[in-house]
Amino acid sequence: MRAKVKDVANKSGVSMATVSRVLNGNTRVNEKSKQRVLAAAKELDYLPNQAARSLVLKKSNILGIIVPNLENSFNSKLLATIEEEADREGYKIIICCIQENLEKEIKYVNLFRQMYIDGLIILNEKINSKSRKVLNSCEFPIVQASVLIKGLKNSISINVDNRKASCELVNYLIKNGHRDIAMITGNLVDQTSGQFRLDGYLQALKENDISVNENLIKSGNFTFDSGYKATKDILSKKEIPTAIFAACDEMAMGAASAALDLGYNVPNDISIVGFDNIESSRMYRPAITTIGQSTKIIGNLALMAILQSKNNAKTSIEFNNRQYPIIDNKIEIPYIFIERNSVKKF
Amino acid sequence: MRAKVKDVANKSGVSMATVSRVLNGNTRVNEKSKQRVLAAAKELDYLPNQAARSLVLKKSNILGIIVPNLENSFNSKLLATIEEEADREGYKIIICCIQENLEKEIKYVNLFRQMYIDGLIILNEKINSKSRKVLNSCEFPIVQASVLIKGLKNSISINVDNRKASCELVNYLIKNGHRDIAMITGNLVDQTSGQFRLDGYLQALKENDISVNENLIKSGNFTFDSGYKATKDILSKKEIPTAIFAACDEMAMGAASAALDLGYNVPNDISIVGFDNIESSRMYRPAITTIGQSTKIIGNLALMAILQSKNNAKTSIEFNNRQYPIIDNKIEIPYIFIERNSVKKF
DNA sequence: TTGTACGCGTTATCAA
DNA sequence: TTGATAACGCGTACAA
Repeated sequence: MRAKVKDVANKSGVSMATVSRVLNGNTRVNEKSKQRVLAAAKELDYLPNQAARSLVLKKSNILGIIVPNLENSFNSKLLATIEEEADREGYKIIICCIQENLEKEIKYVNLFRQMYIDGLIILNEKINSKSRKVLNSCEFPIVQASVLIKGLKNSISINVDNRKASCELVNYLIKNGHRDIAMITGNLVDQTSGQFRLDGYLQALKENDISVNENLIKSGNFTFDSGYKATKDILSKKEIPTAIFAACDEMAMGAASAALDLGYNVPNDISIVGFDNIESSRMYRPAITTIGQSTKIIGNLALMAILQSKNNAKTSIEFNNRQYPIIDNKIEIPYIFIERNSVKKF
Repeated sequence: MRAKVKDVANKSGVSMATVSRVLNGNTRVNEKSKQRVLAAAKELDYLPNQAARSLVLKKSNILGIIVPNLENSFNSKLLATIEEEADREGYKIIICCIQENLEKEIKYVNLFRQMYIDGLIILNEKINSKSRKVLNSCEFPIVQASVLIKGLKNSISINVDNRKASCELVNYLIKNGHRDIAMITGNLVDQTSGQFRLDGYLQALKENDISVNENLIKSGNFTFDSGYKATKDILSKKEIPTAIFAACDEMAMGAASAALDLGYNVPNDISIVGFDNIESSRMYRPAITTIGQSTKIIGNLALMAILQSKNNAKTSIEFNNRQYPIIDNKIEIPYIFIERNSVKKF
């Protein structure tokens, strides 16, 4: 049986109230009793009961995280960063993976609501009316990390400008002499990584008077596998593009592998660019040209946003001596273009 | 303010006890009151308070998971499977990623202890005296999924025979004419994926009267990056091996990329084998020959082990009409050898 | 079949 | 500076 406050009180010869005061250190207490309590607590291996604690405090020092899946290594990296930041601020994080299943999201968000978590960070972009309702009835602040869900209450979104970044990437291809450029999009119900990246692609074509060829646009689901399949599809048609823009690095590597299997050289026959700058995009051969977003910044801002959400009416958040304004419940963060070896220059 | 049992009771005109009875459905209650309670609960969007609930029940229907990092995709796959199995059994899972940091493990295990979780699944193999003490003082059952920590109380371990599997893999290389075989080990403090796989390698050499060349044994940390570096190291020496056995697929792919960068053809100049059969080992070029372990079986047995741990003295666990005996607190599961295109046959 | 009242372990209030 | 005690929200003996 685990020791309770009462046991510590008995052992140290003071009241439960004093024990609580010592352990939570808010008010002043006699140094002697303090030492006795501390000693007793240690000896009894006392551990506060989280359930009882949050029942009265309505606070848990726990942050909940909803992640759509664990296959995507950008998400993994982001989770790691968030954990670090949270740890530094004295918060623990709990990760719930919903396997792209909104029913599970609802289940876990309700679990979080029952647990008195202090904030929620969501990396999942899909939503339906039911999950929206549950999210909107949360009593804690919600941060959308690298995703955008419109019309969510009590919530802000942190993102790079995915349209602009994608446009820049495709413009880079065009500048290097490519005109027949295919795209493997993500799931278009995902705004930022799906629709916006497609938007950027279309805009770049438009800016350069290149007409859109629907046959060159395929959709995947952000996995290596889907990039592979989409590329086999693209390369089995008559019109072979000279370049492929995949909406994430996993799909870009899948695309490259498919091209290789079909006997194409990358980048000499087919150039490929990705998005996210995941670890292995650097290590793949050829190394993938891509867009990087700083998980450090996202993670830190996400945490700051939650911590500062009590003092509402915040109009900006500071990180590393830089101010990030909050406009329309959104924070825009910078991205970087990373040139590597997966694009041929004509 | 969220609705409480009392609110539901008031609205439906019965007592709190009756509401509780309806919502937990253990004892019989008048059908009419039942309907009224259900309607009221729904209308008020009633959600039980987890903290209060587990405070009295000393049970949460939550399973805790400790994972060393989220970079390794075998772990990701395993997590996904565990989630599925848990969901089917009515359990929610909470994942805590400790970033290879035992202090964090202690912190999270203590959090779990405070939360009345019903069981813990650990995917982390490292341990020290402090974390061992905390794990040993847990009041819930612990399952070691695909890891082995010796002398842990109240705990069983589920594993393939890593020694045997590694030995088989290296024997396959030898049978195909390789004799100068390098190995990139994992971190050797990890028993199963570190030491045991090295043991298997050494045993295979011994069985075939091949003397051990220490220069051909490098250690990595299960990442693509470390496999890459180790291989550059190996291939910069005088004695170039014809094959490399990497202790996991990530490192195998890192090894292959390094070899390619140095101008070697894989598998014609250098053959490479991995371990774990992660998704991308199939999609990499060349596709990696490897050992597969079924996350399905591991996840399911882990769950069964926790659920059945109350009725102790269990000597075996059933899954898919097959009995898995528990011997010395260990369950051995089968592995499969997966031949692909990363090995040259002389 | 139903309701009253107590206990779960903790913190906060109020007197002392 | 301390101690008794009332919450927090729920489940369940026990009594009715």
